[in-house]
Amino acid sequence: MARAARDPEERIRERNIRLIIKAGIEIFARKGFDGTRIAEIAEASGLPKANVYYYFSSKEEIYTTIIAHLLASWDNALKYISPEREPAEAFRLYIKAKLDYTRKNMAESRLFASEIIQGARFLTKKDREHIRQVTDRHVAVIEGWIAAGKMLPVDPRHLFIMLWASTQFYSDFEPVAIDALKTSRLKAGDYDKAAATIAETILRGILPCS
Amino acid sequence: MARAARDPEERIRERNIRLIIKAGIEIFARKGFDGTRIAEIAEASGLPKANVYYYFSSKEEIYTTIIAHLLASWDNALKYISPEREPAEAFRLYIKAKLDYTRKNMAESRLFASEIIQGARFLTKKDREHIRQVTDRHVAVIEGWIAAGKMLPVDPRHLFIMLWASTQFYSDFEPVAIDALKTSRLKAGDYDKAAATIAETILRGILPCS
DNA sequence: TTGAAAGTTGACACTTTGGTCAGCTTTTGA
DNA sequence: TCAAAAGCTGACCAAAGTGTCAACTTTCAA
Repeated sequence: MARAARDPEERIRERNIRLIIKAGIEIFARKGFDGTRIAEIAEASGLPKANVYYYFSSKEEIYTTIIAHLLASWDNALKYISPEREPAEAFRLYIKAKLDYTRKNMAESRLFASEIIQGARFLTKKDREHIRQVTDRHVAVIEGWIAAGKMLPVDPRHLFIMLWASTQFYSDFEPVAIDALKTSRLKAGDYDKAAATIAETILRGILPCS
Repeated sequence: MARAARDPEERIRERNIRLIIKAGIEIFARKGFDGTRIAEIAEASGLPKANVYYYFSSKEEIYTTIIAHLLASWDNALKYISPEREPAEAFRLYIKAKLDYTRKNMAESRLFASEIIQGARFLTKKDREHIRQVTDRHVAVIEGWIAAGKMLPVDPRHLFIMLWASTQFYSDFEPVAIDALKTSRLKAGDYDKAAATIAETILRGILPCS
């Protein structure tokens, strides 16, 4: 056989799947599920189309594999919202981490946005349940801060939406952000300025007057 | 002839174009440009496909017609950001109007979001220039307020992005909003609560301590 | 009433698409 | 060395896609 099933490397398979996924992320992000042709994914990953079908049995399988990967690495920025921290520091870190992540993973971010705008057709019940649970957990932290008088009584769920939306915008809607900021492309400084403005404004908006 | 060229009604033509546009908005919003098939638009508008081609010469022409319509009715909510008003009232009205508009025109809103996420391929230079000019005009108003000491010195462009992003989110990313708010569908009350939370938080974030 | 413009449409041509397959080459454990 | 598993791929297909067209019906000003 080409290699034992227990072969720890699995190099060819791994490499090709990685190439397909990588190309898929870019193209699904730009074209959405229905607009993406696997011939294009094949070309972008440097593999013949039939070879793509050797690893994935359908377009949907490529797509859902990507979505699953995505969700797994999704909650990372939220780790900063933890009860041991002070709210000011927690939100500052969260905003920075979220902007950083979307900036460095623009295609993933857009792919996810695209999937949601198109009706979240491929998000499973389990995926959505996961989103709910993660939100709940962090809502509880914020409610704790409010109860402790460390924060004004702001609705935590709407607050999360404001944070999510504001940070997401720069990557997902980059062309509009570029026009609104009157620049030609978003530079690191623009993201820093965004983080600063969002953090300052929101923090003044939710912290007790000091 | 069917009717004089000067006929003030033009009913058939008008009606059919309206039907096609209406169906197009829904379907382009759900599927994006590449994912939309004109056969589906035809079916949704109750016309045979060939009849759709009688009014529009291509898929692209339908799409760009819709985008043009959209942009025309876009700046409406921004009218509240005007120098005669006090910032608090202006932002409150803007947030309410924007949430209202996106709620009542979800498909348009999503179609536009979809177009941007997919790289703004069909926004003309003129369209984008328009976005810049509208932003500039309102940035100037905010700078006036800041100079007059009516507002803290917040970067107006990033502030607009926060407002745009936060209000847009509820319609464009409705499935996620539903999960985050732990509900089954967004009701009028949810939009009211959203408007209140956004307005309170942002206003506390940008107004001088009183 | 009439004739020409406007509107309608089934059927068609041509292209692209997702997906299959038979047979090829490469890899590797024994 | 060698056989079998893994990997590869050109060629193909049925279905679906965009766009066209010739012939039909409807409308209405004169």
